[in-house]
Amino acid sequence: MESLKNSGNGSDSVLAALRKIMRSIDLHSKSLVKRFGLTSPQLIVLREVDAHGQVTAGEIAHAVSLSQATITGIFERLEKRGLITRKRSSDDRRRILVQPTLEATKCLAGAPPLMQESFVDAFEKLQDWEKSMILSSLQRLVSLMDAQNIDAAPFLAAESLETPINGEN
Amino acid sequence: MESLKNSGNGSDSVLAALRKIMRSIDLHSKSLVKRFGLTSPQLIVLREVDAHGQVTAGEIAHAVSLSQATITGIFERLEKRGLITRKRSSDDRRRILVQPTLEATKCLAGAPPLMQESFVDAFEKLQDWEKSMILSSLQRLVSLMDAQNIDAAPFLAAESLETPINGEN
DNA sequence: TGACATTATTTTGAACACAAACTAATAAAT
DNA sequence: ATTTATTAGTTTGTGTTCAAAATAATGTCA
Repeated sequence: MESLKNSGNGSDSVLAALRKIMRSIDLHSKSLVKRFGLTSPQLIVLREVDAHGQVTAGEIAHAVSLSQATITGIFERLEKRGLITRKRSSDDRRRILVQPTLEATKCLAGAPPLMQESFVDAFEKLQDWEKSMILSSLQRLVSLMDAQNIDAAPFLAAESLETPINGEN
Repeated sequence: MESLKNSGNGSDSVLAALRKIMRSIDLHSKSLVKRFGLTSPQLIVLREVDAHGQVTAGEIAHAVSLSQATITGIFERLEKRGLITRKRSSDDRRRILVQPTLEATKCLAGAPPLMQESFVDAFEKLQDWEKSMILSSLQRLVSLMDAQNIDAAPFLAAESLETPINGEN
């Protein structure tokens, strides 16, 4: 009965739920680093590096939806742990090419999942319709939010006939 | 067609979507602090303080699903900006009572929404069924994740008869 | 060639978020 | 009454994340 507290269906409820979810994910990440030595973002980045073999920070940043500055920090820690090597590209000396070490491959082989195993299990056991409902809900949110970041572009042109876009934003 | 990339429906896709969503929310928070002076977490906490009038750090931590240490940091910044005051409780001198200042009420009155206005608008305009689908999907995820955080406790008591808990863990 | 712009990465500074260790005060137990 | 445990809050250390400024290399245009 408590779930009707805040006018129930608003975007505030969405935010509250999302914050709980992300907290849970963050807690798992922090437990990973103890049991396994790497946090989730580190693991995500390392996976991506391993999948591509030889990449630049910018490519990784784009692939995992993080800023370049963030990638730099993660690279630093991965390098310190001997999981990647960095060297300047010779044909464009602005670029830094990153490569996974042998350690990295070994490490990834025994890597735990990025979310609590019990969650993964539980999620996989859901009915197909529920899994797709959840996933499509999330992707709906992604598209609703992406809209503003990209925002300027396509739709607004059409809608602007009705809603004249007040500079602002 | 690209959406089938990663074995498609797994919890990895869920995580990827969630990370994009939270990034978007974080970016908004960072833009808030420039236009308005407070970040989302600060605003969330301040709202909660204002709603309760006189509260302790622990109560707020529980109400907004953050650790006490995090609340301490946020209180510090809110205090520095003159939005709350802290003083020891006289009947239990461990407690620190927090109160919103007059500034705070003024501030909250003109506070922007916690998510991009364009998102809020777009979300409110969705069909009712879609809003509830999204919200209930999120709450489903919350409950699936909560399960593990809670679960540890009750079992151990029973199991400890068989497994004498080796310090470790 | 020299001035300017663009691109790739790093550095800096701020905030958030946690656990673990710590301080201080209260409560319980011997 | 003294020890011990619990509770409330802070401090410390690590990691994530971003924007903005700083480096550095490449490209462009005059």
